[in-house]
Amino acid sequence: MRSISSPTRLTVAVDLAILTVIDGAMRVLLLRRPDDDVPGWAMPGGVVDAERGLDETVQQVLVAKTGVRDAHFEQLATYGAVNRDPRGRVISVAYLALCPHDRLEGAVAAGADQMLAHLHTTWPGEQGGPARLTDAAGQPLSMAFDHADILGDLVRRLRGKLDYSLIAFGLLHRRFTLRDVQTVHEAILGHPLAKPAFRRKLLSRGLLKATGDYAPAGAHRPAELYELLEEK
Amino acid sequence: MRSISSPTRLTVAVDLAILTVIDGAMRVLLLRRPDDDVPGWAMPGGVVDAERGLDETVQQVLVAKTGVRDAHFEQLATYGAVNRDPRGRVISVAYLALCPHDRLEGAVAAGADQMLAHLHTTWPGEQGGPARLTDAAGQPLSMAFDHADILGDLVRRLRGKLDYSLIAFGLLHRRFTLRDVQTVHEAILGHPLAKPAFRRKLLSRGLLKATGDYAPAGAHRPAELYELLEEK
DNA sequence: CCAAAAGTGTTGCCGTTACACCCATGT
DNA sequence: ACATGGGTGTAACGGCAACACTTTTGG
Repeated sequence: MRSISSPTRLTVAVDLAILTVIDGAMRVLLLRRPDDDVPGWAMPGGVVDAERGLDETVQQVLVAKTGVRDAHFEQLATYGAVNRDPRGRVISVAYLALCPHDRLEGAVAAGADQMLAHLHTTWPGEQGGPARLTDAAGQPLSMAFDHADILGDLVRRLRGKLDYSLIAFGLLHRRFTLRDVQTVHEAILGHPLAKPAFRRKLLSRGLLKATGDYAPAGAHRPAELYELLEEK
Repeated sequence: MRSISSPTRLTVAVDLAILTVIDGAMRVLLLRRPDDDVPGWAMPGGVVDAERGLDETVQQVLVAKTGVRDAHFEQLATYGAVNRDPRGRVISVAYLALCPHDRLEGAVAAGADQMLAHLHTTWPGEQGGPARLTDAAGQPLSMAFDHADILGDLVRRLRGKLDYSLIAFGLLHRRFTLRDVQTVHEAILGHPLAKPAFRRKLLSRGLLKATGDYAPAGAHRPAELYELLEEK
């Protein structure tokens, strides 16, 4: 029964997987806890207080940790195992937040206490298992709590939603080339895609609008810039 | 920040959408609160205490409300709007539990305080909006909290996972006919499916094993019984 | 003229759909 | 015999993958 008279009360936190794609690889913002109370790297998070909704708390953490205001985010799942936090019982609602890489690189500096870690997945498709995190040099990072498992779930969710939702576009700017979209898809799926097929499937979804402008290119033909056409 | 020293603590509950399919229609177990503190019908739920994990709490509620021990369940999403419960702040982790209809009909009796309500969805596919709940006579039920919204999300999730997961089989017995599976799919999707196509797609997934036994039938050819072949 | 990446056309395969048909059973 | 629902065959359609090809730029 849900008796409010003498309820058990628990600490509820949100944990954010702030994700981006840099040079065709997934990256996620990790922090090392300032007062080394729990060893290892962890996703940024914050406790949910009585006056704030979940989304509001997420927004607040996002701005505090990255300065980014308008990132797209969505809920992933909630983790409530009794011993997931060695310091005490914490129910954690995990969120995914997406951001183009330069927005993040401007706001967070890699250092001893924070970094944009590389997020690898050994398994293909939507199989199980935790994610593997490494630093810029490719050295494995030891993760606090169950955060490696959460990040594994995250990648599976991303892969599943990739081609029927708009998540991929959360990792891009307002205007982008078709190649940019393909790079993001390949980074998330972990394998290369055929260019003509990808192109046609993407355009056939009827989501994009050609702008007529072209991205400045190097020694090759410039690519046309597209936008999401927003239908309300 | 996640300070454990003086944390805000909140009431955390699990709410269960205990779902079944009866006569080709989705049904969900709803309760009317005994001490009419909140008007309307609600999903069964329970407060999460300090010693129990989320899944454990779900299992406990499930057995308490239905007597069913081995139902398949999975997490849906977490709802934490500040005013979703008029009595105070409650974070609610919604779960989906699946059960063959006769297991439920045996354990719960329709009455003034509990019923297997009809779950309708006006919208097709995976569009938005709350679910519509009615009683056996087709009269709309007024729902407590945000439970109509949660049940809307539930149906969308079910529809999305229907043909790449095993959820449909949670609504069936160990042995079933192909027609049974089709009925479940049609109930969830809300529209009829072509028999030959459904049959072939289902068998081509390579999940089923023909038993060689046949279901007792009426005035027509008996249908073969199939089982899930469990691959570990 | 060459390299590099954008972008298109063509072909063949394969899964799905629609429709017609056969099979087994009770009345 | 026939009504009823289980189960199968077949041909047309449409989407997708592979591959070869053309286009546009900088050097």
